[in-house]
Amino acid sequence: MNITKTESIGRWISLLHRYGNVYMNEQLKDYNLGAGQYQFLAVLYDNEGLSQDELAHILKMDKGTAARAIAKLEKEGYVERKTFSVDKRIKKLYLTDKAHAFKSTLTSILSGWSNITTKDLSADEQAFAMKLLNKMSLNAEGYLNEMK
Amino acid sequence: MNITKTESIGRWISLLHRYGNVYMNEQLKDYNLGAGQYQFLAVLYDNEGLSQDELAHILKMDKGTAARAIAKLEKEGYVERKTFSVDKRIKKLYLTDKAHAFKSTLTSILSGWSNITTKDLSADEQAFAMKLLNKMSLNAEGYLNEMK
DNA sequence: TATTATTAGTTGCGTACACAACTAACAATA
DNA sequence: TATTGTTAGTTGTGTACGCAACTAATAATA
Repeated sequence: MNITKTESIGRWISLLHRYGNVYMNEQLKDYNLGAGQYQFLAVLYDNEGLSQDELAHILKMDKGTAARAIAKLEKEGYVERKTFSVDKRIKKLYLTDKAHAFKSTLTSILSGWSNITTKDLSADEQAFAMKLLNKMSLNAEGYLNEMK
Repeated sequence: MNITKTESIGRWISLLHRYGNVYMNEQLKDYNLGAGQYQFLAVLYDNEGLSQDELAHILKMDKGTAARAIAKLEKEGYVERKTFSVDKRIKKLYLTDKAHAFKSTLTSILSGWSNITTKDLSADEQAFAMKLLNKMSLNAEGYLNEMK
């Protein structure tokens, strides 16, 4: 029995993730950002005012990872953390002008990678790939959430 | 324009990779292995006698990463490195009895994750997902190789 | 209202990786 | 054959994570 067969999906996921990070690091270098930050920024573009915990939850990332990613985004001037008197634990996240100005750049970078990886897929295949990956993610989430 | 749309494939890839690692770490814990080693072992099951460089090349991993992963596999008694007099730089990799005995376990662990993530996909959908991910990986590879 | 959870965020630690600089061994060319 | 590449493997460094322990702040309950 050939073990590689069973492993192949995982292998491709791993490769796409690692190569995607290499690409993003390269593309984001000039903006003082890395592969570890852009996802948080991307979510904020569509949902300004989220807390760190909400952000981490949306991305299914550890809150420690979120804390450090956002600290970096703040340090580089992309986000601001604001505490309101309602609940002083919560730090709501807001985008700076620099971040707003950067949005179209990030969008092109992201669609650049998307175009590279799906370049020979038809529109139907792309849509189907998205559907399948979405399902697989939900299955993975569901399984690990049950574990806790 | 919604940036999340452009980013969604990458986000799912990232999630599947991270959650896959969590799963593998959990499953491999009792065998003193982690998510960083099993891929190398899996390739060796089908190709005993490869060099580190060949292994790294097959997995599209950095040779430094390969060196450390294999060092760990050796330390835990899964592989042996043998140098032959033909070319003293090359260390050919061989599986130990412990590794052979572990093969079926690793196979179940891997198919376990595969079953979890694709649990509600039909056989056709699974085959199609594999085809698409394979294509995307090749595209990613092709792009990054051109860059050098 | 005093005590006992729960929650948001921070930080230390360990692992997985890429990149780059290095060494030793081998190959190619002058 | 002396010199000048390559190549296989190692190791240092930095980043991206998850996990767990911790601190405030808030909520729930006795």
